[in-house]
Parts: sequence; C-alpha cells; structure tokens
Amino acid sequence: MTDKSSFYITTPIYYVNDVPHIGHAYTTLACDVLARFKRLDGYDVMFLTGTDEHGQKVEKSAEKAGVAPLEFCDRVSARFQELAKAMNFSNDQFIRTTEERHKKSVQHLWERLVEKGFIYEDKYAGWYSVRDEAFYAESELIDGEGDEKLAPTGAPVEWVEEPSYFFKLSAFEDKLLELYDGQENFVMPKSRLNEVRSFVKGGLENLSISRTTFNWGVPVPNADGHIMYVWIDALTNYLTAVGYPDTDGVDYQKFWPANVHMVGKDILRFHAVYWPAFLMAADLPLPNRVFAHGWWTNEGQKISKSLGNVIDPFELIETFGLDETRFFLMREVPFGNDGDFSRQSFVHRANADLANGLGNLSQRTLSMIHKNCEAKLPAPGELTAEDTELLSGIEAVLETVRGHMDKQAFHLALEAIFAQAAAADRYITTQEPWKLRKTDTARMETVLYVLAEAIRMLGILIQPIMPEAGDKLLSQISVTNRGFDQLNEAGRLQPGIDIPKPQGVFPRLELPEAAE
RNA sequence: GGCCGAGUAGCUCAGUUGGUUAGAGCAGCGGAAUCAUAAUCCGCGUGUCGGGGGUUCGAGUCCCUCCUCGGCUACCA
Repeated sequence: MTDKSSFYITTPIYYVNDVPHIGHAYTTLACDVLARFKRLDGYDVMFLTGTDEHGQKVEKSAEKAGVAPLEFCDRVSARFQELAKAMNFSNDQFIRTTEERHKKSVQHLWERLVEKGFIYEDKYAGWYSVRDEAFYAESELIDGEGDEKLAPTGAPVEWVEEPSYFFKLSAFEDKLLELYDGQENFVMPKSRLNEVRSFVKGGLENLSISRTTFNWGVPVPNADGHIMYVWIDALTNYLTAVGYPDTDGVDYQKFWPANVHMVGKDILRFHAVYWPAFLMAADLPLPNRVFAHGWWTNEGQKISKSLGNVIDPFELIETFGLDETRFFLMREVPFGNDGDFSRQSFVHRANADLANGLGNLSQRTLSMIHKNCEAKLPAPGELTAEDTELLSGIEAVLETVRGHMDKQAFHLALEAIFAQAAAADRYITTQEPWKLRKTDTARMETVLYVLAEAIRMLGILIQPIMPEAGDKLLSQISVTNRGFDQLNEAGRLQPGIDIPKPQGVFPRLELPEAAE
C-alpha cells in the first residue's frame, strides 16, 4: 500500500432558496484552506461542496419566478459555483441534490434503512405554517387576532395531518452518547459537543422523513406520493459524492468516512445527531468530525436580510482583494467563535501582517538582491548561528501549523506563520545587510541568501490561505516545487537564479469611504 | 424556567495538574535605523484577574454564593 493518505472534507450543501453571502463563503473557505493544506502536505484530498435543491420552498420560489423548479435551481446553483470560482475554492466536486446519482444514492440508503427496520409509516400531525414551511410545537405558538394561532415568526398556522414515514431516531440515544464519549473530538469546538450531548440526553423523538404535500424532491421508493424530506435527502450528499451506493468503488473505499464535515453552528444538530444516527442505522462508518464554526456580525451589528446589512462576498473581493479577504476571514477570529467584520479592522489587519509584514519583507530583500547582486541570487558562505536559527525556526513552524490545522485552529496557524515573518524582519535588523554592502559583501550575500530562503519557505506556507499571493511570491524567486516536503534543505534555492526587480505582492489598503 | 459556557491591561484574547515579580498582539508614548510598500527594529503596562465568602503555607487557577453577558432547549435550510 503506497497510496497516499486520504482526506475527505465537506461543506454543507447550500440551500438554493438563498443567494450566496459571507456565511457561505466563510464555511467553504475554511474547507478550502484545509484541503489545500492537506494536498501540500501529501494527502490525497476530496473536497466537496454543492447545493441543496429540493423542498417546498424551492418549489414555491420557482413558481413565483415563473420557471420550472429545476431551471430555478440551475440559476441559483450557478451563483454558488460562481462564488467558488471568485473565492478561488479548490473543491474537487460540486454536487447538486437534483443529480441522478444523488437520487439513486438516497433511495438506496432509504431502502437500506427500511431493511434494517428503522423506517415505519405513521401519521404526522401538527401546527404547520405554509409560509415558514415548518411545523411548530403547541408551546411555541403565539396568540393572534381573536383565537387565531400564529407561529413565533408571526406566520399563520393550520392544523395538519398527513401520512409520513418516520425514522427511529429514538433508538440511537445511547449509541450517540457512546459516540460522543468515545470519540471525543467528534464534535468541535468542545462547547458545542456539550450542547449536542445535552440535547440527546434530553431524549430523542422519531423523525418524520417524508412528505406528501409537495412534489419537488426525491420520491420514496415504493410509496406513491411520498417525497423524502429535508435531512435524509440533504445529508446523504456526502455519501453520494464518493460513489455510494457503490461501496466497493474507488472513491468510497478511499474517502469514506469523511474526515471533517464543516458546518455553521445553526445546522450542527443535524450533522451531529441525525447524520450519525442514519449512518449507524445503515451500518455505515461514521465521519471523524463535525466542526461547527461561528457567525459574523457586520460592524458590531447582527447580520440580517431585514436590516439590509448582509455582506456580499463578491463585493468584498472587489473592494479589498481576494487573498486579503481570505486572510482576514481566517486570521481575525478564533475559528469556532463568532466574529465581527469591520472595515477598519480589515484594513488594519491586512496592512499590518501583509503589506507591512510579509510583503515588505520580500520587497526589501529581493530589492537588495536585485540591486546589489547583479540581479542574481548570490551563493551563501558558511552559515552562522543566527542564519541557522532563522531558517530552522521557519522549518519547524510546519509542525506547529500542522497541529493547528488538524484542530481547525486557522487563526493560530496563521499567527505562527506570521511570527516567522516577524523573525525575519528582526534578523535583517541585526544583520544590517546595507552596512555589510560596504564592509563585507560575502557576508551580505549570505544574509541575503538566507532571507531569500526565508521568503521561499514562507511563500510555500501561505499557499493554503493565499494561493495567488503565494504563487506571486514564489514565482519571483523561480520556485517550482511548492509542496511542504520542500520546507527544508531539500528545497533550497539555487544560487545564480535571476532575481528580477520585485513586484509588490500585498498592496497597502486604504479604508474605503463609508457607504451610506 | 432548565442545562452549559464566559466575565483577566484602552481593544481582542493566552493563562497547563493551584506555587517565584499575571502574559501576547493591536492601539498609545519614547528612541534607533534608512535596505524596503513612510514599511522595520528596540524600550515602556502599579491591571481591585466580575462582586462577596471559603479551602490552603499559597488561588486568575479549587468550593459556595451573587451579578452581568452568551449559547442550547428538535423536525426553516
């Protein structure tokens, strides 16, 4: 077995009743960073994202738009695919639940659950709001005019009874608790695990998993009029993408179970409770981890459509630059926490770390080489303790970053990398190559070579977060081997290579005029 | 209401199994340098560690209590 280790990471599939916003971009970005990191670290990676396209809401939205449901889905799904392109996401697949392969996959899973005796037919009854497409508990309802009952959202509700298939979720209480206890990092961050555990401890009710009131969905096998409902359809995409039901197939064998399901905290329960229960019921291996990240506020304000302060990722990229945006989202906030997006902190952060930090470091170094070494990388003399300290410090940071990445602590990974850029700046200060130019050119050449090496390794390290900037940095010093196995002497730059006049990698940002 | 978590320098936060003068980044103040994207480097923090009580030779770090803030409390993705 010489196969590379595999790594399978997923985003949720995004519901096409919404247009892409910063939340979608954020979730997928985190996955992209991790996927790129693992690829550079020698893993065979499957990175999946996609769109969730079924349901009554979609059916109605399509109707309102005067188009067929699928056409409606095509449009919105395309928008998400554009986002992936604009954000430079490296997803290996973009799955859509309207694909034929997915229909087969869910139906097969369904039949499997029926065989195992975890699905039964009954009647679902409750207070239903057509507008919200949701059932509400009696206790949640509020009083409207007269003795009319209203949903908590203010929408009218009606008492509805319909035949439905149910999944025996209640049978998995103990097994789920065992899972949480036995596989400690199944849910991260830990605070979320506590919530999930207490939810399960509180008792689980069986889940209604089919509907007869609309048509836009995957038909339940051998049950006319029944459409699969929400989660059983949506969650199964993670299996579909690796070839399920062909469990002997190459992708399934290689990638299932998934290493990380990345989700927003709002859909944690479905991934941390329902999903493992479905898989247990079908006798399929469970994913290693569900990570629930936090949400962004906008300049201290909760983001909502009604407030009209939704952050458009396309606009962010336009205003601040792609890699700057990627960097800010991953660096500013401890991953897993909620965070605030403010233009001021964006500009401040990008300028401090990128323009003034790494960007300036490479600019001053390459510029000195270009001017003082005939535009060619000089050969180093014997390395001093200071030289070795700087280089081995950067080499060592890979292990640190790896540790942080494996815990999805992106902010810490970045902090560790940029601490090395700062170390290189300190090195320049102590070595004073501009003085050596007049007193000891051989030593100056060694110092500049060491700095070029520092830039090479930093350039390699930032690739997962800032692929384009990493490319620019590395191209200026003609580096072609860019994997993490090059983060040591094996990848050292060849003296004599051309060092052209450096181009700025990270422009200095200015605070945009506050839009009214 | 119930369960869980958090309250540490102006801001964002670290603080291991309780133990020498409680730390980092950013902001601020002072200085150095001049290769560089007016970028960089160095120095400077007397903080009631939310309040009160307790355990202990010793508590930010354990226990009790109170206050404040946040999350979860099922079938909208």
